[in-house]
Amino acid sequence: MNSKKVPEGTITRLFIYLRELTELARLNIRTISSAELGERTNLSDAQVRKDLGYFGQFGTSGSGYQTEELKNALEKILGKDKTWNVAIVGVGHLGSALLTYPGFKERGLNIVAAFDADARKIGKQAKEVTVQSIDELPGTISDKKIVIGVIAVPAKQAQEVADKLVKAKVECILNFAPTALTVPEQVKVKDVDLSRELETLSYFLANKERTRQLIDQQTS
Amino acid sequence: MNSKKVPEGTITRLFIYLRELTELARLNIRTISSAELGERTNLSDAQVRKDLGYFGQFGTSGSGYQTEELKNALEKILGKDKTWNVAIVGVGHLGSALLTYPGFKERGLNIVAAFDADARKIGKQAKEVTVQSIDELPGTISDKKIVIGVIAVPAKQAQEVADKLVKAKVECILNFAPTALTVPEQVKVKDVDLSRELETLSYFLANKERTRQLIDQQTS
DNA sequence: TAAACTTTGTGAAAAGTGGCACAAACTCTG
DNA sequence: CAGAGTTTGTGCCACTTTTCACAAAGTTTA
Repeated sequence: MNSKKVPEGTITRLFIYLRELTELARLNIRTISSAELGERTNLSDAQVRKDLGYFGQFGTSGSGYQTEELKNALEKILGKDKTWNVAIVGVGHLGSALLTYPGFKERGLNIVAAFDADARKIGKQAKEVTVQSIDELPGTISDKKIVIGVIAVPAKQAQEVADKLVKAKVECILNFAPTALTVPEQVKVKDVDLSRELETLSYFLANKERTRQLIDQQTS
Repeated sequence: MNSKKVPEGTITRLFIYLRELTELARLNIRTISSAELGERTNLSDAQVRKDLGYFGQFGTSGSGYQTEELKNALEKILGKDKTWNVAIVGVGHLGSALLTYPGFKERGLNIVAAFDADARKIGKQAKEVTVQSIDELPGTISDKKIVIGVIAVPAKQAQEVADKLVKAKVECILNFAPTALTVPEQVKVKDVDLSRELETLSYFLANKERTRQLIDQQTS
């Protein structure tokens, strides 16, 4: 166990290991080696061991890792035992889709509020929440102990919404707007930008002769 | 111009520069320096120059870059002048949303086919395409010259669909299923996994005391 | 129990990526 | 046209992340 900075890639991969371990546990496979876990996740054995190494020693030389034990350890490390409240800002095309996306709840993220600036949308019932005016954002964030704000508004309004969320003291922002946000450094911003992924594909296709071996498949 | 591997981050940023250059051209601004372009995109001047340096020499010492010229060059590099045909496999919640997402067409990616294994969905009209049986996949991929396959099926079926797409000779796969795909290395896989992003947030919140300074905000 | 085998955990090397800094190239000014 | 000013392109350095490689620890076999 070392206490150095944990790379973001490591966190991403721990979730991948956890998924695989859950499957292995279901199949009643009791132990697994880093080599085998790597094989199943398209990662190297060394990578698996190094990633786990940031958090402790979980394996046994000669036999590998106890599936169930490692799974439990990862769940704890990754905060799978906790839940957080989420607010979605912007109830357009994307915002609506997010409100019905079951993946939030599955990961302990409860959507407990939705906001929109458009008066026609206010009061609408979307799944379990009622769309509120954006003016009510500060009060609701505080009252409902919301720690994650999801930005699903057009790029032009994204910074403004981010400022409101920061002022209301959310701890994380999940940004779906294709724009770079400026926030204080204690607030974690996670950008999700499908258009960026599509653009990368477009580049790859346009340059595939040239880059075929150069740009390699990446995990994220 | 060096012929080394181009970092994926560079590609992402080139699209950002292109967006800015398009705006600058619209405003009739003829030239721009790396410093100014960096300022407008929240990046350093050195970064701008280094990124462009992977593809050639576009600037003039003392005056900077010709807006229009650089814009055209980037469009060519990034394949903005070309279009590709796309098939979506899996017309559930996510697949349907993707079918109506305008971002594909905006980036030169035309969705020309959709497949689903569920007989009840086959024949349904979704925007401009009709949902076909998955058995028709090989023929349609070939007939319609489809080069990108989008996987929007549950994780369990994802590998099977990937195999079909590879066999049908697509060049890229955009994978929305939260699972690692195994494909021949000439096929480019781009994983898009919202759950992974949510999980990272969840980890951040679970460990924020410990990690506050350790994990830094990242651009992607 | 001892030898052969397997597998971990981790320093050390390698690779990848961004920033600095400066010579060279160009522009501007008087 | 010469000197001052501006800006590029890139070698080099610092930092982060991945891979290598191997001693140490455990397991299996006979």
